[in-house]
Parts: sequence; structure tokens; C-alpha cells
Amino acid sequence: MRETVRKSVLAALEDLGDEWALGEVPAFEVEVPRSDAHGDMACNVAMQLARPLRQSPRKIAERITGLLGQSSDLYAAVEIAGPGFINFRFSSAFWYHSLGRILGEDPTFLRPQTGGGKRVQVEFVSANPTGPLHIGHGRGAALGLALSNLLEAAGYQVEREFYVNDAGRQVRLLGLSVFARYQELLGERVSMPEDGYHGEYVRDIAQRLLDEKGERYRGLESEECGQEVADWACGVMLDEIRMDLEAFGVRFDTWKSEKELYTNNAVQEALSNLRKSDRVYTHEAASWFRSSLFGDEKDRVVVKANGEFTYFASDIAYHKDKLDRGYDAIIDIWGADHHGYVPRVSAVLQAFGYDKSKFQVLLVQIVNLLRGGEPVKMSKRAGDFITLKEVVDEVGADTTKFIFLTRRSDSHLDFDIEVAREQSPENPVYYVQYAHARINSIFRQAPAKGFGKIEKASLRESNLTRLNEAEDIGMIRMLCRYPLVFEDAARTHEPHRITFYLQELASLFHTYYTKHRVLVEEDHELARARMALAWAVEVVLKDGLSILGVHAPEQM
RNA sequence: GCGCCCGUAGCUCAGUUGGAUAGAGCAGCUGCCUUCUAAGCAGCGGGUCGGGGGUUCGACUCCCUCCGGGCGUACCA
Repeated sequence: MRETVRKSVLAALEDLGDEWALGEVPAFEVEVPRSDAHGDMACNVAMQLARPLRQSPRKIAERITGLLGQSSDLYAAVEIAGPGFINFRFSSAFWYHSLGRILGEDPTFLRPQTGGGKRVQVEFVSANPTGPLHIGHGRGAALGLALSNLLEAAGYQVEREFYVNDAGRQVRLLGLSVFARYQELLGERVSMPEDGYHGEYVRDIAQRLLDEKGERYRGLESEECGQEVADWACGVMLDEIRMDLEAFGVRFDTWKSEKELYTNNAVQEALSNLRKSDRVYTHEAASWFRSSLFGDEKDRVVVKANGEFTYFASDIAYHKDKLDRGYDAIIDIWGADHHGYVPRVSAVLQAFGYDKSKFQVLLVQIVNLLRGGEPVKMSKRAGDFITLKEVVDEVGADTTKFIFLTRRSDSHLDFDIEVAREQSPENPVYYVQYAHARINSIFRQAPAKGFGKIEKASLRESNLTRLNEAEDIGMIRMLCRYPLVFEDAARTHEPHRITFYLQELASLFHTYYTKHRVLVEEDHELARARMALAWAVEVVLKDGLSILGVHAPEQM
């Protein structure tokens, strides 16, 4: 739809090229106007040309439209409006042709291929394996999943990665906490670390430790077996995380271990590499990374005075490793509370000679968990919080994902469990799924109404010109907007645009459904044309939902 | 103090990389099921886009400033 108009305009500009002596064609936009009164597509090219040509936009627009009118049966009307917009209204023929393409066998019509096979890595969730996933991780997971699906559908080669922080202090603390609970189960003295993990799940892990390993650690000091218990507990926790994500419908291609970055000396090598180029230096017995050279506000410690690596040290190695793997772009999805981290990681890329534009961070804002309007108290310290699994068990994976994707990721989100679980109209996912189910219901009804079993592919041969009600054309027009929304969503990395579009599409279909009967028994030709239209709606709904990672049920 | 994000209808949020008359859902009110699923539809009301300046043909969008909310500012992870 956009390309059609763009081509028309460019052709006209070419015809006028000699007269206007334009070197470069200036950037111009072709958009779906806000108001229907302004046609199906609007173009601002005349306004963009006004300055270089030193002519009024309307005069320029007249010349362009003069050439468009005669050339094509694509448009029903091309008008000049406002300060110099050129408004295009498509012909019925164009709409029928487009509908045919949606029903056609080329899936890239709905999914403009902007990826060109480029390799993109999306890293998300990456929760510490020291406790269960909470609702905030769920939001990151939903976004990462949808974005990955979206980019993949747009022709990128996508790799989904979970970075496992299985090294360092937090995992050590988990081990000590589990060991303490284990001792408790054995009736021994308990030495729970001061800042250890106090959640109930730690007791569960300890019980499993006892079940699986028996009394093997009885009487030992934490120094003797802490590492072993920590590694084991970390593995258990990671399995649980993996299962919770699976239940949520999220799957990763790779799980990258932080610990490995140490055992294979990647951290050490990355730092000495940087030291050679003086990007790492020693100051007051600590080693510092010169991130201020690349836009960070100050340099950052990578090796503390006591010889320990900071968390940032492995992050340097990790991001270097990612880039060395040859991706064309890497996208990190982080909690918004880590936003201060962006400049220093960006500095890492630059220090290794990579273009910083290859790296993008999507920040996901906090989720406020409510129940019936009341905030749910969460204290991570006391280990008292609602897990993602509990939410998913209660409200369902589809609803949870859909709600997360009804907001842009960097806005705060109130998630009310009570509202979400009530399968009420307040719940937008059902609204969209219901439209899909209704269409399927029509096709189920068809045989009983004397249409026989409908082979959908045969609907491609139906007489689409019978779709001549205003609502028919409106419906097709909405469907044709999908590729534009898809393209914009992929370009901006904003899957929520798909979500909003699907709600609009569902709304238009519900209206259509109420007003016009599809299975018109006295006019099979019309009925088949409408079935073709309904099928197209189904196809688009299913396509959009699949990108969000949400099911499209055939019955509800 | 400095830095980043946010401020749009009573509530929750969209607003297409500067476009035309700022939208949707929910909540409120009024109607619609003998016909393909009422998890639906039709209609009504609701706004100094936080305030004030600036940039230009044009600003919710960009710049400055102030107010208000969140987060970050570790040799923590």
C-alpha cells in the first residue's frame, strides 16, 4: 500500500526531473492519515520540495497529481489538501487485488522482509539463578519473545540468549543459604548468612538436596562444601527457571554461562587485551576501565583492590564475546533499574572497535502487581514475593503475555491479577481471540447452511467484486494496514504496535459481523466473497497473535 | 547535586522517526440476542496534551526552564 503510492510519486518526480533539475529526491513520507477524510494514504512530498524548488507546496502538488491522474487505475481519487498534502484514495480494483494478495501464497506480503538475513541476537530475562522468576522477568520475557518473533518474521536470523550469572557472590550466597536449610533439616546448628536468601523456595531446594544426596554433607563446614552445594543449587534453580519459561511459552536458543567466561579465561584475556591499548589501567591497587573515553561519565573498576573481579569485568568479556560471534546487531533487554549501565557497556563495544550502533538496550519498566486494586506486597529480602509461575498458573500465559504487550516497554505497568483472571471484557486478549474464534465458527457452520465443506484455498477464486459495502472496503483497508504496522513495529523494535493493531482489527470485525451476515444462503457468490474476507481476517489475526506468542483459539 | 525515563479524558494507556479536527479500552448512562458464538454491537458525555518560553509553514512530538513522580549515581550484584 505504501510502496504503491511511493512508486507513483517517484514516477511522477522522474517525469518532472528535467524541468526541476532535482539532484537528489528529498526524503518524504507516505503515511496512513489520522482521519479518514484525508484518504487512504497521504504524502508530504510537495511540502518537502517547497524549499529546494522555491515554489509553493500546493503548486508542486498540482504538477505531481496532474501526472498521477492520467496514469493509473489504482486510485479513485488523488487530492491536494491542507498545506500541500497529496491524499490518495485507492480504487476498488486496488483493494480487491490487495485482498487477493493477503490470501495468496506469498507470506511476505503480510510480513515485509526488511531483515535481509542479518543476524541479530536478542538477550533477555537473564535472571540470576538464585531464585524463581518474578513478574518483572515475565515482562522482559514477553517482550523478548515477541521481538524475536517479529524480527524473525521480518527476515532476520535471530538468536535468543539467556545469560546465566552463575559466578560470583550471589550464587555463593545461594549455596550457603541452601546449606543452612539443609543443616536445619538434619537438626544441626544453622548458620544462615546475614544477607542470604530467606525465601521458602530455599527450603525446598534443601529438601531436594537431602533427597538426592542424602547426608553426604552432614557435619561439614560451609568452606568444605559450599561451592559444590552452590553449583548444584544453581543448576536446580536454573532448571526451574527453564521450566517456568517453557510454561510461559518462551524458549531460548542459547544459555551462556558467566562462569565459563572465567574458566576459559575470556575475562582475563579481554582485560589484558584492553590493558595493552591502555583502555584498562591501574589506580590505587585496582584496575579501571577507561569508559569515560567513550561517553560514560566516569571510569569503572574491573578488578578490585582485593583482587576480585567486579561483575562488570565479566560483562566486558560477555559483550566482547557476543560481538566476536559476528552478529550484525545485539539487543539487550534489561530492567529499567539498570539504565545507568548502558553507557559503560556501550563503551565496551567501542573500546573493542565495534560500532556502538550495533548495540541497543531495551529497558523494561517495573510491573506493579495488584490484586483487586490493592498493591501486592513484595519483599525480595524476605523472599516473600509472587513468582511468575504463580501468576501464569492463575491467569494463564496468553493473557499475561498480551497484557504485558499492551504497553510500550518503557512505561510503568499496573498488572491486576484479579482483573486479568476474570475472563471479562476488561481483558483485551479475549476480545481479539474471540474475533478469531468467531470466524472459525462461521466456517464450522457453513456445511449446515448448505455451503458444503469449505476448502479455504478455493475461496481465492471467489468473486471479490461482490464486496462492495462500505464495511467490506473498510475491512480490506484495515487488513492492508497490517504490513505497514508490522514493518514499523520491526523497525522500532516495538511489538506493542501489533497488539494495538490487533485490537483495532478485532473491533472492526466485530462491527462487521454484527452488521453483515457472511453465510448468505440466498446468494452463494456473495457468501463466498465474504468468506474470503473473513478468512483474510483470520489469517491476519493469527499472524499477529503468533508474533506476540499468543494462541489463536478456534473455539472459545 | 548530577544523569536517564515518565507526566495525554475520572482510571489504565496509544498517538505512525515535526503533519491536517489529539484517539482507544475501562468506569458511568441508554438501547440491541427466533438468524454465522452477547467473551459481542450501536449511541451519549468527558481534554489548559504538567506550567511557561523558544525553534517554523506547522509542536503531544524538537530545544531551554520550572513543577511533580520513578530510577540510577559503589573497589554491590
